[in-house]
Amino acid sequence: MANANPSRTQRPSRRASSSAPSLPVVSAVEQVDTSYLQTLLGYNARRAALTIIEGFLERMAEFGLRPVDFSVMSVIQHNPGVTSRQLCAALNLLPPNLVGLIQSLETRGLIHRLPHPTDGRAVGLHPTPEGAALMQKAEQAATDLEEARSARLTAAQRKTLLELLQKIYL
Amino acid sequence: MANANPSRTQRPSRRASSSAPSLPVVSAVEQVDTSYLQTLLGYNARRAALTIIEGFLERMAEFGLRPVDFSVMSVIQHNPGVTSRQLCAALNLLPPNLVGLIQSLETRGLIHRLPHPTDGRAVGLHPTPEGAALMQKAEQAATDLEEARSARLTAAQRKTLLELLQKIYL
DNA sequence: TATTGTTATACTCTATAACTATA
DNA sequence: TATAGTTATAGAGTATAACAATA
Repeated sequence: MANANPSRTQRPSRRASSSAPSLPVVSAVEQVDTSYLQTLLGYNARRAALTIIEGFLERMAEFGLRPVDFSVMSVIQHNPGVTSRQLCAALNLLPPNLVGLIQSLETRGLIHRLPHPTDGRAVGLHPTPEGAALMQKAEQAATDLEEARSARLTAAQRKTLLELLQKIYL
Repeated sequence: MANANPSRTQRPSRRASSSAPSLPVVSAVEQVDTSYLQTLLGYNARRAALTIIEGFLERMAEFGLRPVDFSVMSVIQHNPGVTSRQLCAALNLLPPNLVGLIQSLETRGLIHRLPHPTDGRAVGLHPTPEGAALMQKAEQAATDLEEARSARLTAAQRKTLLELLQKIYL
């Protein structure tokens, strides 16, 4: 695939005495062509993810939850007693980056940490009533946001998109 | 959607004399349930993007190009004379973050900066022969990587995925 | 010996405000 | 007055190495 954007703005640049007029050294671009990048899954997935997350950030500010906070709280909500290690494996996070996040959630009273029933090294993470109530609202808001975000997709297209994305990372 | 993961490891915890045995306070999670998160476009798009980019980083290390470097060079390659401002708009980057990147590409001899033909404030970015040659190889490698990455997708599914992602961010 | 959770730390990425030169 | 490019800087996100406690 060669340069697919031949439309340039060119100054008249009347050169003096040239039977075969040489091309101008400099040229300007009228419309930027990104058609090559648009053939790449990585580029499109990244752009789409960032666009969605942008709206997510605004909507979730009310709950004080950034994307990773949200996903961590959601997993704890649906898996009370889950350990940090399990969270890392499920969400592809690194343990050191989870420590401060967990502490913050505990300080806010959204979760509490209880000893693991069988493994003395591990700690089970449980939602507090406040945390559970917050997540019920937050997940509803996230689901509402999904519908707004995918307004340009049919329900079937949205389902297809989810399935195809999961084929990539699962 | 309530808790869809009832499978817990529970210690027998034989309580003393209780006709209605109370549930254990602590419980462990056997398998982490992420089914709610998997209904969200943002979560899936982000996970997929990060998975793809992980492979991209490894493959492109040979060319010394990170994802943003690659996309910037690709746009310059296909749009010689493009300005920083146009790059920012096309790739959703912020001007201050592009400055160091452009300088680095110029220092490496991959691009050169020429005065804009009509706007004295702007600078046109052009690939050097070395930059153009590098990008020809890098884009071929990226395209090869795409095929490997989407091995679990049919050609039609891959096309569908690209189109649906573009409906999200374009 | 391997694993869970933690600390310290470094590096990258992204975002904001303010300045200059030109349109 | 508005725009292109730049500088300085702050903040968030992500990465590795090493340690204590427990399996």
